[in-house]
Amino acid sequence: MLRLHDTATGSVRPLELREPGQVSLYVCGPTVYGPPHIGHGRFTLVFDILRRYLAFSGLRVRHVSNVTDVDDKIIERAAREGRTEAEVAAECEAEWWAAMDALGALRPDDAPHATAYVPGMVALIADLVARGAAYETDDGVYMRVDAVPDYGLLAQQPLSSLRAGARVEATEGKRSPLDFALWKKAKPGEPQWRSPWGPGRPGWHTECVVMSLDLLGEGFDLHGGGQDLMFPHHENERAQAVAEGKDFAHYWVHNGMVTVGGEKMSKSLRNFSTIAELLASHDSRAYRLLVLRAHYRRPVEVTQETIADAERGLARLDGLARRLSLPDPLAAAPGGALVRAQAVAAAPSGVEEDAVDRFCEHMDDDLDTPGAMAGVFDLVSRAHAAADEGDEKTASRLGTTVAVLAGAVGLALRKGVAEVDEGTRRLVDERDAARRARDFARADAIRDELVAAGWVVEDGAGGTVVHR
RNA sequence: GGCGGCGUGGCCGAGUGGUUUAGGCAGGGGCCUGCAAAGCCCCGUACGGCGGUUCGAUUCCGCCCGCCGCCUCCA
Repeated sequence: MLRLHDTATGSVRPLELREPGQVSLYVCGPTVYGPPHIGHGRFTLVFDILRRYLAFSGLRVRHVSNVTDVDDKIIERAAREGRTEAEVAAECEAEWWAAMDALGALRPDDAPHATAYVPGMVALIADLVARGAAYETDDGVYMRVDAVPDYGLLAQQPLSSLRAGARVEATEGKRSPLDFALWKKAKPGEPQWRSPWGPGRPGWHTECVVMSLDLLGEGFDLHGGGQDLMFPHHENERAQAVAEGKDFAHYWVHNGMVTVGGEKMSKSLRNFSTIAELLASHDSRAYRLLVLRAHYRRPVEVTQETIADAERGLARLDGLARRLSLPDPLAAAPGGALVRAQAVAAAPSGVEEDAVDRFCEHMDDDLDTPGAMAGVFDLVSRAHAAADEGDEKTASRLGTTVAVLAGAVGLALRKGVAEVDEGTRRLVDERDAARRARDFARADAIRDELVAAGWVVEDGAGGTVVHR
């Protein structure tokens, strides 16, 4: 049974589902106004890993993640570039999915757009006004934060303390600095929808309430996002639901930030901050492994060094797959996610069930992926050792277990021997011939040539193997 | 100022009231190899500081120091 940290209670507790066997997961998605950065990549990977592990455990998962396509930043960029908001949003959204696909993240089952939910948001806001939990001002409609008795639950501090720390003054008409905009009245040229308060657009915090309840229903299981969304975004979502008397998310899951040089990554930093930049020079699986090697609630340091370290780990995994010609369970998995029972049944060599159990014990403990992966790397050593001793059966079983467990968290192993071109093939054959003839000068010259062309040259019992 | 989190061997990163104290990377030694590469074997007694509880604390409590995050848009 999975135990997860829940921000609302500040504790790790067993995951009790609304419906047995079925998990409903809502993850706050991107505001589409710019290229996705590695912080977006991390939260996507964290929740992809969570989702895959839930599926691996035999649960059915319904994963919803929104796209915020109306927002101040989109409006600003559209104005700056002389384009429409819809153009900017569409372009950035395409970029978003391309990056997430490249990271190997499964697409959500639903990806609702804020602009498609405006009437529902207007209805919610009108109801909040009718209940006295929201009020109209000159520039919009605001939520009364003190209408929610336990406001501050996710921020883990009481309203009075939040109010004391507020860094923003109350604007004209706002009754408390913490009151937040549900509806923004349109300024000339801005995108707008009709409402009882005149033309305007919804505030950011309302869409997730309406969309999550519409698609997943009351009392859905998990609501996730980055730790920087805990307050005020998630707090404010919850405030609206509570004021409406709705049963909202049962667990709040928040991932830690990406840091560079010990500080939260920001767009002003140079270090390959976008996913496209990262993937231009690194295997996307290395980033997944890097994310896996940190606990999801802790910060993860992303630098050339930590990425390179992850790449070396990946090479170790791939090296085993190459040596043992391991199957790729992910390629065969329906829907792209592995299910334990199926993966085990599909393995001709069998799997080391004890190792799978240990892996699951770590994962069940609030997604202890570093601990789980340590076990996987231990299996790699054991598989090699068995192969060294000529115990092919054991090597194969252990290796298959590695492939299954890596696959469980979305990591596909690559054998990397597939596309060796004709010319390279000929050089390799020539080198084998030279070695047989003990013409080592010739053999070494060919090896230098191959290495210069970017190949890794390994002489095995069956002759030379090259890979990249 | 308020709230939250963190500080483990060169680096990343689990874990535990005491005995044999994960795993990876890097490093050293050995085996294998024509030489390499890959792989295997061996090697590191670490837990921010000061007190306290205890027969015994890295692990529990308190204080202190340091770092980070949130309190504004942010994954």
